[in-house]
Amino acid sequence: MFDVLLAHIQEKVTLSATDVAVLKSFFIPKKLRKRQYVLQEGDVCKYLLFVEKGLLRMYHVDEKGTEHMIQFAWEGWWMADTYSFLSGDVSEYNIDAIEDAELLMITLDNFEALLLQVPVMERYFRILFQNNIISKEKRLVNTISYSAEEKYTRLAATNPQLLQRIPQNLIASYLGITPETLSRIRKKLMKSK
Amino acid sequence: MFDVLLAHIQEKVTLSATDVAVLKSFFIPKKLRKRQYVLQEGDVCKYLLFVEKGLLRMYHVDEKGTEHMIQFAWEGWWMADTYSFLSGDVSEYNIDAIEDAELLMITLDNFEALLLQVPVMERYFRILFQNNIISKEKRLVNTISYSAEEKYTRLAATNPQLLQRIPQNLIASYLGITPETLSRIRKKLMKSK
DNA sequence: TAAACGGCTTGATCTACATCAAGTGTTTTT
DNA sequence: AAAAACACTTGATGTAGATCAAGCCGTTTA
Repeated sequence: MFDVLLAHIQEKVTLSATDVAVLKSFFIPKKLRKRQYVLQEGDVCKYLLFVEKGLLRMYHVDEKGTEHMIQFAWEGWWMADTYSFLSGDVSEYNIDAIEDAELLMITLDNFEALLLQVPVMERYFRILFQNNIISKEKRLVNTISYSAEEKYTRLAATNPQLLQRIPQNLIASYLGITPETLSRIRKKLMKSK
Repeated sequence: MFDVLLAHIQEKVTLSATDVAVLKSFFIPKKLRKRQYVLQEGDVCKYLLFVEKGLLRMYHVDEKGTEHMIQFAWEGWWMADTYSFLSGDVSEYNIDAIEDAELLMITLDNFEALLLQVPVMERYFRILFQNNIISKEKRLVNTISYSAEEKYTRLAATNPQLLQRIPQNLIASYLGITPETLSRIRKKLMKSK
């Protein structure tokens, strides 16, 4: 159950046997069916989630009812509405499962206790958050600097796994374009090679 | 020279007198004229910057030569191309001064040394990066979920200081729209109230 | 095993915003 | 103090991508 999480942490910092025991004690395991929510708009994001297995998405729904994908997370990824989780304010986002999933969840209180009791976790999360900032910055630059077709080809070049595992309509939403436009772009790219 | 930085850190964590001395020893002060570069596309981002005074911008230039604002930073803000700074790869971004500025700069080696010698700084940067993630997430959601006019009114509501201090054409670029469109939006909003 | 639904495609039409261009006031440079 | 460069505006025109609509599988669901 903790295999993926412990491997992920030990790539970045060293944990003692007691660290591992303490760490395990703070997490709640949870299984999810496809389409099941972990967080719904209007609720507070009570947990920081780690995906041991499966695939989640976080998305925002605008006034017209259109979904906008914020992030995907599969094995080895963390997910939460960071703002809601840390502030305790209600979330404007939704998180649900695209594939059946197994999660490890930690509350804010336990997260803070973990950082105090296992100080190397400060370093682990600092590094994790650094990497998160880098990928968010890249995503933003792609979103504001390129055309629909360029955005797609750049995603295909840098994140091919995403295209294999995630339905096209969700990819379209992630890129900020309609499924129709993505379909046409792909058709055009198929022809040209 | 260190007033703003120390105040900023001590809002989040407690520093001893020796911590403060060590910390100061790791930073290089630098003064910048308006329009002066701190980072140019093609160079490595050698420093993590803290703005003691003045105003900087980080931006990306696409193939057509159009600038896309990634971030602004004034008194009390950190700035760097996080990816280039941490990886040592060349940067695709530019950082320069919109107003004359006074900076405190730290190299990656010194940044890492600082984290080891003053361990509470791990916590400080973890918190800082958390907040950075939150604001980047909000920015992304605004960028992909709303029309040009909505993006502008939302920015005006949440970051009015930005509109007062930063030229309109840079605001337009930050919102991912043209200066002409922003000008028309503002005209329309003026009328309607 | 029939029916309902979800994901993808293709075509016709529409529109928000970009682009191009020209003019005005203001700041910077020489 | 003149000239050049910059920031902003306004108008005319163009277009990438959205929207609307219909049809085609493949897969859940009853």
